[in-house]
Amino acid sequence: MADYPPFAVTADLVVLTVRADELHVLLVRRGVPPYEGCWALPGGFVGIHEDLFDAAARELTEETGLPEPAGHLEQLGTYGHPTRDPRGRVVTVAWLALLPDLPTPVAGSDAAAADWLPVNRIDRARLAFDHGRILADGLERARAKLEYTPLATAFCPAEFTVAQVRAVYETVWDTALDPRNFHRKVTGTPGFVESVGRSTEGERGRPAQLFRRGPATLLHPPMLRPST
Amino acid sequence: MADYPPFAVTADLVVLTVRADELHVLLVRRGVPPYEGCWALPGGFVGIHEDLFDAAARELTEETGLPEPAGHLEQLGTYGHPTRDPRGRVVTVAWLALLPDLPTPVAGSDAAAADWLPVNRIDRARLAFDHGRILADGLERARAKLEYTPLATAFCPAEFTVAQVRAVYETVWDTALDPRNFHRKVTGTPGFVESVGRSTEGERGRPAQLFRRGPATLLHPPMLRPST
DNA sequence: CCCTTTTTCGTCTCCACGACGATAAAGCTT
DNA sequence: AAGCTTTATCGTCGTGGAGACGAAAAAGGG
Repeated sequence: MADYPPFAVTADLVVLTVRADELHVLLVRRGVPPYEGCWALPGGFVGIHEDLFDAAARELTEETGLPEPAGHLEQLGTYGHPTRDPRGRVVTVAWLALLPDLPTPVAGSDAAAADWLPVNRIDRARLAFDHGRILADGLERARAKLEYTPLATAFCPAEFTVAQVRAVYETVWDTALDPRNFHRKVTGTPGFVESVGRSTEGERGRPAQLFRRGPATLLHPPMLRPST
Repeated sequence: MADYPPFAVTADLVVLTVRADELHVLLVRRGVPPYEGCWALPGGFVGIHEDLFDAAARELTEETGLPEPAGHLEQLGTYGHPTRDPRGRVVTVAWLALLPDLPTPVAGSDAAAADWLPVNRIDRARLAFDHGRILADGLERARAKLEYTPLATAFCPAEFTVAQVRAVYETVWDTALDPRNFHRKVTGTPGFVESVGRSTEGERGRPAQLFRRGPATLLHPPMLRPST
C-alpha cells in the first residue's frame, strides 16, 4: 500500500434550476489557467479526510451561498480520462443537484464569478475540461429521473401548485403537457404530492390548491414523455 | 496544483451471472491484510496513465480469464468514505458487469482464489471494506435496469430462446412470470430480440425459436415487475 | 400411442393514458 | 355590475397494453 499511483480527486457539480421557464445551470468563470476565462462547472478538491458526499455538499453551499435547505443531491458519475486535466491526473466525482429557483442571487463567496446560464444556449464544447460531457450526462439523468421519480418537486419551493410541477416537466423535457391529464396523473399517483389545504391568492385565473412533497420516492406507474 | 491531497484510486467490480437458476456474483478471497481471508469484490489499483473504464475492463478480463467477448460493463458509482480502507485514503470506482454463464471455470490468473457465489446466500456484512454496500447497490441497479433496458440478454449467450430470457428475469427479480404474456411482450417490443430462423433441438418439450440481441437500447414500454 | 413438457397463439377484461368537452373560480375591462 | 379572460379542476370516451387464462402445436419418453 505504501506504493500506489497518486491521484487528485475533485468534486464537480451540475446544479440545475428552473427560472423564467428555462432550465438553468450554475457555472463559474475560471480566473486561472488552464481554461482561463472559460465557463466551468463549480467544484473543487476533496479534502484528504473529507467524505465524497460532504465535499459535494460543501461545494454546493459555497457556490450557491445557501444554508442548504431544500433540493436534491445525488452522485452522477466519475470522470477520469488520463488527459482530462493538463495539470496532472485528476479524477472528478460529478454530482447532480436540483434546486428551486433561488431568490438569492449567486453572490460568489468564492473568487470566481458564478452565474446561472440557460442550458439551451450554452455551447458545451466551450466548457472547460470535459465539463461539456458531464453537463450533457447530468441533463440526461435529470430528464430520465423525472419520468420515474417525484424529483420534479425538488425544483419547486416547499409549497407549490400542480401547474408549477407541470412547468418543471415542460421546461426540463422541452415539451407541452396536457394540463388536465397531468393534474389527474399527479394527484392520482399515491405519495407524489400531499394537499396542504390552502390555495393560492392574488394570481391570475382560478386559485390553485397548494401541495407539498409526498413520501413517494418512486413513481408507479411512471410519468410518460409524449411521442412514445 | 502542485499541492493537492494524494488519493489512491481503485476499480472494483460487481460481476453478475445467472447459473443454475440462481444469481451469482464473482468474489475473490483476500490473501493479505486487511480483511485477510474475507471475500471481496475483484478489483485493483488504477494505473496512473490508465483510463477508468480501461482499468475496469482489464480487471474483468484478468479475473474471469475471458478475452472479453459478450457481456455488459457500466459504471456503478464511486465510494470514498475516509475510513473505508484502513491503509489510507482509497477512493474506488465501482463497475457493474453482466455476463453470460461461463463454461470456463474461473481459473485465477491472479494470486487470490476467485469463485462464483450465489448472491442470496452471501452475508454481505462479512465482505471486505464497504463491498457489502457496493454489492447491494449493484444488485439494485441490475434489477432496475432489467425493467427498462434489454440488458437481460447480456446474461444470455449470443443465441438464446425466449424462455432463457424469462429465466433471467425470474432469477434476477426472484419472481415468477407468465410464459405467455412474457413471450408476447419480448417478441412484440421492437428491437428487443431478432429472430435467427433456427430452433433448438434435443431439448425437452416443443423446440423453441432462437433469437439474438436486437438493436434497442431502451425498452418502450418497459418490462413491468409484478405486484405493482 | 398416449402422456408430459414446453412453446406459441388467442381471447377477455381491466385500467391507464391521450384527446377533448365542460365547469368553476378568480382577476380584469368597460 | 356585467362580461371577458385566465387558469384550475372534473368528466367522458376510445385506444392500447398488461394480467389471467384457454388452447393448440411440436417435440421426447414410456
